Amino acid sequence: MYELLRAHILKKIELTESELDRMASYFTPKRVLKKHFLLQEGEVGKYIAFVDRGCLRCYSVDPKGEEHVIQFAIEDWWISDLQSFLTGEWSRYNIDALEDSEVLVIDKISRDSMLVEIPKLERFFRLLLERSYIGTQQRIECTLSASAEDRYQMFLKTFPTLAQRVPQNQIASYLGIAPESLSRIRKHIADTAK
Amino acid sequence: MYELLRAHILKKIELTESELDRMASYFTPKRVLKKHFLLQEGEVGKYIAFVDRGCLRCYSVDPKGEEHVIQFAIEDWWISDLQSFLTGEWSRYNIDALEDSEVLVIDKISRDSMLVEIPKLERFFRLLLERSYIGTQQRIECTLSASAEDRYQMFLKTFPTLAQRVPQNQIASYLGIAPESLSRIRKHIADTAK
DNA sequence: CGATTTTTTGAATCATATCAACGTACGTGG
DNA sequence: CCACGTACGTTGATATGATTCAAAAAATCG
Repeated sequence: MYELLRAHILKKIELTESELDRMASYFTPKRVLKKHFLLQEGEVGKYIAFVDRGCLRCYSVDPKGEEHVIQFAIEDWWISDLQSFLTGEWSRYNIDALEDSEVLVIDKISRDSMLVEIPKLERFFRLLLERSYIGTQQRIECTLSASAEDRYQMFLKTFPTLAQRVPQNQIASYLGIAPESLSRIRKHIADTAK
Repeated sequence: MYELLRAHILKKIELTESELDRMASYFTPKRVLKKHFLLQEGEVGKYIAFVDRGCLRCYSVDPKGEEHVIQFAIEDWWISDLQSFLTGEWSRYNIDALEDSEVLVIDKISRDSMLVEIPKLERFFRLLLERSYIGTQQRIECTLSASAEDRYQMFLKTFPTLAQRVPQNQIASYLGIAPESLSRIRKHIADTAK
């Protein structure tokens, strides 16, 4: 089950077979069933997780009890509360599975050791973070400049797979739209396309 | 004028004097006067810039001609269109100076060489990006869960310096609020505090 | 100073949220 | 495999936070 991770890393950097093996040895497989948690608010985010199979989400709960989806992750993506992971602070986020999932997790101590043993991976994580940062910045630009309908259209274009796998109310939450509004938006799109 | 950059890097990683010198040699000082551009939409983002003095902003212009501030940068911060810089695509952003500024820029070829010559800097950029990524993710959470007034309050708390240096309409743009609305919000805060 | 930019204020409007009700789909245990 | 319960999606009526437009006041700049 390390195949996907190996391929994922080779997409960004070059590693020998033995380096790949040593890298993989730092990760632990973990099964997260639907509705089960990988992280709950108030805990410390012990792991960074690579999704081998399934779909997870990271979300916060505001004072009114409303959930807000910070991030989705499907196969070949990473998910974590990076802040809590790095600082050791309590997490304000929850991470749970939207589908039965299998992830590969690595804790902080292991990751630090791994980076010391295989310094080429510094480069890997740098490249990964560059992409992630660009992604979040585009999401910000999108919320600053586009209407709810336009944001939904962009979401469909950017994440066609997710749009089909994830419940509509979760997408609404991710986009910062009330689920009722997203329903109306979809109706409007369908009518317009007619 | 490389002092700030040297200290900035030493905050995250350890480097010898000679490594610091070689690092610095890859950067070029550049003066950007107020209202002058470091990058304009349609160009390729040639540089990553470290702000030594002054204040700059990165913004997009939407079809209606409205500006949306993606990022501010003051002393000890970095600013760039990372996407354009990394991919060589045309930029959709503009970067200009809100104050007379001095920055240290590095282009892609130089950065790549620098990272090969001083691999420890891989770690530096990884750490830098981790922080940046956390920052943008918090901004997203904020726009998903908080009202315009709450977002402004959080901005004041998070960036007290910026709040004083940057015109109000720029802060409004950064927060995704109309400048008139921010004016009313401020009035409301002042009234409430009375 | 005069000129331009920024901020404020008011009134009307709009996009989206909220509340409530109903329909539908799903999956879980009997 | 059906039936029931819970979660999800839709729809309508109403409410509201924030925008828009217009104009005046205040601040900043050359």
